[in-house]
Amino acid sequence: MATFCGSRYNNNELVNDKGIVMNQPKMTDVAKKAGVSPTTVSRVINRRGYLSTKTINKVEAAMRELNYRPNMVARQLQSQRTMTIGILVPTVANPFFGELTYKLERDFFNAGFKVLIGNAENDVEKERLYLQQLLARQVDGLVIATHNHQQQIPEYQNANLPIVSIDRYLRASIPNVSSDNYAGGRLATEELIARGAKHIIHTDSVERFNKRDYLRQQAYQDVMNEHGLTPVTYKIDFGSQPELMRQFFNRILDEHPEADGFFASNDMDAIQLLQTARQREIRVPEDLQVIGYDGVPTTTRIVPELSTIVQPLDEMAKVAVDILQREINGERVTGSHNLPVRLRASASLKQ
Amino acid sequence: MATFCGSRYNNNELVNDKGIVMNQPKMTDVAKKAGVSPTTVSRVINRRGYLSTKTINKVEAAMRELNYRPNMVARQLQSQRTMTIGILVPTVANPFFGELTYKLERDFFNAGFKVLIGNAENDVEKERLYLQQLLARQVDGLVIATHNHQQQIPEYQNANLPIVSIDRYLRASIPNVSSDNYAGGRLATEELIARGAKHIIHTDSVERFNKRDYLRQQAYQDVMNEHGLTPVTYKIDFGSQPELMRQFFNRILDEHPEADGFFASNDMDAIQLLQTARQREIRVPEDLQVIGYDGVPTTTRIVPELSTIVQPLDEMAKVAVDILQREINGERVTGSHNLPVRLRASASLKQ
DNA sequence: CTGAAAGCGCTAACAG
DNA sequence: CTGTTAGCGCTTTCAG
Repeated sequence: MATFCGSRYNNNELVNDKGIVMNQPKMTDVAKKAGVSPTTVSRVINRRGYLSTKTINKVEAAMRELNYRPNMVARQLQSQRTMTIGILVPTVANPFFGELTYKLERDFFNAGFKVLIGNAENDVEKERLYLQQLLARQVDGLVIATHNHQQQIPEYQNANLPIVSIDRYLRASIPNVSSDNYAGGRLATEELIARGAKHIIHTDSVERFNKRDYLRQQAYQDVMNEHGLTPVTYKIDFGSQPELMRQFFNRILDEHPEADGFFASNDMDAIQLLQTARQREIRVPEDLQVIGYDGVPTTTRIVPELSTIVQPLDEMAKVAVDILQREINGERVTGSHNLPVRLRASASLKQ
Repeated sequence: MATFCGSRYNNNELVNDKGIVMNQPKMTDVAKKAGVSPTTVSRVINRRGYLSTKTINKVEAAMRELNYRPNMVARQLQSQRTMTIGILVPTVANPFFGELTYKLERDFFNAGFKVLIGNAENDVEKERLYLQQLLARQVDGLVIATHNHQQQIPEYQNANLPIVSIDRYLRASIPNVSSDNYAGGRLATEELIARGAKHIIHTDSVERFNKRDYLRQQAYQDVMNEHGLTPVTYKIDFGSQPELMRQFFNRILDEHPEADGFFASNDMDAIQLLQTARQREIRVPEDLQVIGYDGVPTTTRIVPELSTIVQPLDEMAKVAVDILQREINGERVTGSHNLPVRLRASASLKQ
């Protein structure tokens, strides 16, 4: 009996130890070897219909002997389902999206789906290319967590495919999963005030096409106003080049020596500020209290002293997966699904 | 003319504004609308053979009108290629693998491939499940960057598919891409010694099935011995729970008050040590110099003061993608491809 | 320059 | 309990 150990692939052919070329076995090969029809083999594989134990054994032996693996592509063409989901993120190299992707993939895997990943890199054209590919019946559904301007991507308007977006509006009929950005902004600001901060600076990355950061900023301003304090927001409108970041935060601290509180719209910015503060020998939290945003486990492990608003990534993934499955099953789902955030208070805040 | 804006999907059907049910258009629909044969439509799509401009225009108009997208699955069945690569990592939530996955996906995308991702989570059974799926002609090739024991995964032995592994031995006929772990271990230790450290501790995560860390450790021990110094290696044989880590590093520093140098086999451990040192008011680098390993950009941005051995992830991804493409094209590739590492010296080392 | 027919590997429908 | 037939949507002969 030929063994496939040490076999080599060569395009679509198998070369066994004796150098005999043989194609990848298909169902008819198994059927022939087991002395049954292809249909029977299919039935054994899918455990459908009534089958005699003898047939099952014969077929399974033949499959094992041939090292047979059903061709998923053929099955997909027949069933009109790929059991595959496409996920579009800016980049999995970013810990936030790495964590999100991990959790999405995990939950989809448990639900029987595979995951195609696309790093759109804040590049509208790349996002369009991915979409065009994925819309070609390659996937049963789509999770969109990128941050490009959807207006420039017409594919979203006539995408005939279940989609769920994360923290982003695409179009009215596409459901969205977010965490409660307004509540997060309020929580951060209120905590700083409750701990005695009066001169609180807020930084925000520019995401023109996303209400997300706007809501965090809006909440910050509302709370400041409610307390008779003056809101000061700085927009980060450059990338995240360390040198520019350093200059930026130094400028803020130069312009606001009175600052005793700081709320950054994401943890990376908050961490950058902590570094700047340390260099300037500003004591945290005594002189300056700091809250970031996101609370990704990896980041928290590296910088445990940073207080932050934690987004419920676990729940967000679960809800997104659930919504997409319902859409795939023909259910109509729309609207925004807002999940609660929580504060992780640590050493960058006073007791 | 029917427009698909606002259309809903419902299994495989399109429902247009007027509520009329219509299937996803296929090639025959386009052919009918354009008054040509399916073959001609195929030719237009693939720009194959001689075509009159008139025909091309007719067909393209029909495709646009119907919002036609070729069914990739059918095309894959026919061409026997999926143009898809499977990537298996422990988890993209880990910045190292997030970065690696990002770069692999980017390079594969540029080469015309899509990427299926699997987070095997150090779970042998999960890795096997992924493999079984991916081997079913779902992908044209596989990148394996997990760390499970390959002995427990027989699928690798008779996998009839192009594979490249990253930093891991799978079997003699499967090419491997690594960075030079031995050189990295040497470099780290030598730099510490050159800067005056005499009592250098080394920590290493337990990866029994991988020579990787063993090589780093081996190099450390060799260099120490060459310099007449006593090597001290601690194995981290628990997960990475912060509380255990804290205790662990405290214990090391308790047991070795004389320590003036520290080489951790990965940056997360090194960062944990930096935290412990700060809590114990041990000055870095004056009292204790520290070098980590990996040098992922994200980590470096968050903890710029950490010196580290930088793995050339960019190059590793490029080489892996190149090797896999060559394998896919029928070329036989084997052996270990070792890429050079470099030191990133920062504040955790003396000038 | 264009079309008809066969087939990629599988499964569903229908027959026995 | 098992087999025959047709077809998923595309591309590739081979004819014209």
